[in-house]
Amino acid sequence: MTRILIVDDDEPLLRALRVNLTARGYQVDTAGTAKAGLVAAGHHPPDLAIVDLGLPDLDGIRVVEGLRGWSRAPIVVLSARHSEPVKVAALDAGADDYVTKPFGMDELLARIRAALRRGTPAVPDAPVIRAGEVTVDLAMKRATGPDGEIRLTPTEWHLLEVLARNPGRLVEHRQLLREVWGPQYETETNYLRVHFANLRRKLERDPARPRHLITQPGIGYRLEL
Amino acid sequence: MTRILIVDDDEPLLRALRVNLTARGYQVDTAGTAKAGLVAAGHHPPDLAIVDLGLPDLDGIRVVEGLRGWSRAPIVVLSARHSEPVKVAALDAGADDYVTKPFGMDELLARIRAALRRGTPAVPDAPVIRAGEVTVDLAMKRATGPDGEIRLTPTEWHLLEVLARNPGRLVEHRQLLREVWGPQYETETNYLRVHFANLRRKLERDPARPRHLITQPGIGYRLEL
DNA sequence: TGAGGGCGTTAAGAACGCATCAAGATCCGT
DNA sequence: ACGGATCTTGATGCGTTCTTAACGCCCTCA
Repeated sequence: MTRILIVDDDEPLLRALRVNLTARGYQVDTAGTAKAGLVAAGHHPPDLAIVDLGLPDLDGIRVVEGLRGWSRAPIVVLSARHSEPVKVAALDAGADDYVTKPFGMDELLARIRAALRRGTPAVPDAPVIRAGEVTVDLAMKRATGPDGEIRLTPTEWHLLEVLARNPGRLVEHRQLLREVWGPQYETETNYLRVHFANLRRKLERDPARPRHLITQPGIGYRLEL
Repeated sequence: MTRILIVDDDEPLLRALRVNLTARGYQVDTAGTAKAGLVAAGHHPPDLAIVDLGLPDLDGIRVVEGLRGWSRAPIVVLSARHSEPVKVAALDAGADDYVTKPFGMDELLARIRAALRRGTPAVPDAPVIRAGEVTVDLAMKRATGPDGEIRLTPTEWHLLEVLARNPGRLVEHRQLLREVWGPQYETETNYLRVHFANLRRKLERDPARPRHLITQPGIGYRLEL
């Protein structure tokens, strides 16, 4: 689910945004001050941030800068001021859009859609992932191991697919379970152990000492390239 | 050189834009009608397009759609109309930004910079925090110390992650404990001491004299960049 | 100078996570 | 309905990680 963080101290607006965004399927976090916003972002990294420039404690531009220090999520700035230097400063600090109050909800939603649309690179990645002697062809739904093409069961393929879509990246237990089995199975880490054992037997040269299907104990698994 | 295509029939504005943009090192193409704009774009694919909605022959949204059919270059829409449905339509058609006339040249230039910045995948995706010989890759969930990649336990990674999301900033004991262990552990500063000792052993060259995992006595810890 | 608090370090047992195996249960095409 | 493949579930052994407690150090303050 797409996670949106709103940093604003305007209570009525906050409520309106929350209602509209949650109704459209976004998960919404809110913060009333700049500091609380940065803490919240650290706590739950957002996929998009909406930042009001007029905050009680710090200038909203500080929030933009703080987020840009580690996150590339799009940032939409809200402000009651038309002042051009302020707009320029906010955009150059790393904001992606600047909306002047008052604005219509539909416009803001459209701008959020536009920002998220270009945020996700639409999976332009190569359809075939190579990891040493292991290859995964996402388009063809085929995989090869050290001894050529491999026959995978549906669950095994699904698992491998999720890993291949995040090449080299660590994928947490929860994400794997949610994507393959569904949200209600998020605790069944046993499934992962069993099926990863089978996967390793099929496409690792030495299943006991895996080189590509790596376990990160307590966190998740990763397809090492 | 960055190539910008302007599709607008407002002659004075066109001249002003051309002067300002060329002065800043952009290569500028112009077209006075929608059809001419699409032809010009096909001739010299732009890195960014500025499209006025009020064109003599076709609605500017047609230009946006036409460009989006084959190009992913950012598109900034200009319009004299504040009408919200029009804004929504333009953004959903694939525009990246919407600027209402009259606007200041500095603002438009800032919005162009912002659009180009995210348009170029200059950094594909690297929320990587560098702190000297220590690096933390939040997306990959990987960390490296002076001797290359490091294996971290779940708790150690969680701690390091919180610090990395607040680069250079001081993070209080309470926040760390709440984030990693939960609100009811806010007083267990012992946990912090033990796990920070382990972290330092793994990624400080001289664990006894830490250079990056800094203690702020009585307050918290900080990831020194 | 002595007491106290915060910090770093260490060590040991408890708790947890992982790999593996094997036995049902379930799903599928024939 | 049958047989094979696949998935679920439980149990075991092993290694790792977390918790907890104890000790010594340094700094501050009385």
